[in-house]
Amino acid sequence: MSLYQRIKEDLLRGRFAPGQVLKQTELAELYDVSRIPVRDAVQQLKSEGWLTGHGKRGVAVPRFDPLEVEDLYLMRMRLEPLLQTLAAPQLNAETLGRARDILDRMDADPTLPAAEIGALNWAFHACLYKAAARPTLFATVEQLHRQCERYIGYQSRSLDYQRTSQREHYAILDALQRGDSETAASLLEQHVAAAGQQLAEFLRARCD
Amino acid sequence: MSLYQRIKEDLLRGRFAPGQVLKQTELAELYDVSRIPVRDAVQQLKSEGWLTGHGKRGVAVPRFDPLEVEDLYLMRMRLEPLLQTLAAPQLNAETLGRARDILDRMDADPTLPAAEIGALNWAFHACLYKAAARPTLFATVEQLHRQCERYIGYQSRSLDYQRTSQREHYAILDALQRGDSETAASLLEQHVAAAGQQLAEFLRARCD
DNA sequence: CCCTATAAAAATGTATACATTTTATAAAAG
DNA sequence: CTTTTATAAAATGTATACATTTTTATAGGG
Repeated sequence: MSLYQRIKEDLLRGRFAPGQVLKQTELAELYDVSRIPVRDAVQQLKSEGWLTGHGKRGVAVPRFDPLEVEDLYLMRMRLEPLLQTLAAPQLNAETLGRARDILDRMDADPTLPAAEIGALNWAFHACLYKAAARPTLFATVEQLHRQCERYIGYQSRSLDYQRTSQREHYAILDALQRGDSETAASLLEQHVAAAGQQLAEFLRARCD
Repeated sequence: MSLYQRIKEDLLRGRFAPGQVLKQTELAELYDVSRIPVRDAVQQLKSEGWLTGHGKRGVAVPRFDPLEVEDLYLMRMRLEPLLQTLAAPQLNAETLGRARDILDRMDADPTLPAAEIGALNWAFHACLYKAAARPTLFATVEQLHRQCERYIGYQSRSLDYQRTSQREHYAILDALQRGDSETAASLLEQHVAAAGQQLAEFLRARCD
């Protein structure tokens, strides 16, 4: 497992307090490597929002920022329906089948850990998005999703919301299957919006 | 000047052929530094689209890809009007004045080099966007703009298009000044679309 | 008592050296 | 002659050592 992944895991699990300043030396000692790989990992983490520059020296663990979440979901609301619409004409039975399999897998086991749910959730959408064959647009959407991961983290979604979310997933898939990409796009926009609101609520309750 | 900037400059000026594979060792020798700073610069350049991974080893100078341009401008068309709309209520006379100054400066000297024109063009929009005080959204828009830079490069805009572009800039600014942010957003969307089409045309003429 | 300037300490940036991994080359077997 | 495998070469990853920059602590002057 790469150092990048190890640090990200620890950030996700809240091993480092928000606001905490991390020095290259500390991290190198902590993970028992030299500062060179630390530099690489830190730079990548910075570019993905897991760490933020802290003046001229060092990096800091970013605090949870409701405004950042709002921005991320506003952008996803505009870009994801676009990407899905571009993908719609390219969807074939095989791709649609794989997407449905993912949804079924999420429903199959109600004890799935939050991290797994999150991974499957993205796998479903990504499966559809990839069909568009638009690497640049996909890369940006994926990056936005990664930035959201920091907030979603180990949030245990309520079973209630999970049911709603799955209903929306199936509705989107059904619309795509019958070739109604406009409806699918509009459903997706609402779906992203709802996810954003759900997350904002969770953050308010947690950070108040 | 940082190594990152130096390499970017050389990529912009076409010193490296598209498709060419660059080795850390080569770059280190070429710029007369060790491989450590090369690694840092290359990683950053990769994250901004100036270089692309080349399998497991080395990085390559990306070829010009019309589809990438289309994606970038599609995204900008959706995100920039959003950001400008969020900024609109926060705009004061001082900010609007600075924006107008930038436009006037672009008009003042018709012999301005292409790079300067591009910088002022972004300065105008960024000046308005910053007023929104939405760092995350701004950062993404800025990154998209940076990715476009590779294509805009040293494209010498036709004076004809430059005049059209300036007319659109003033129209946007006027709409904002009279508080009509909806019109301003719609003008901006068209403005970005026009810039994208202009660039696509330029690439068609240059590449095939 | 506060401010400034200077020196010490700490953190980051970079070079060199070494280790590991990948790719290319060449030899041998089919 | 082609394919496979073993060896060599090359490129990247990482550790250590050194240089530079920034921060902090301290002493002196106002």
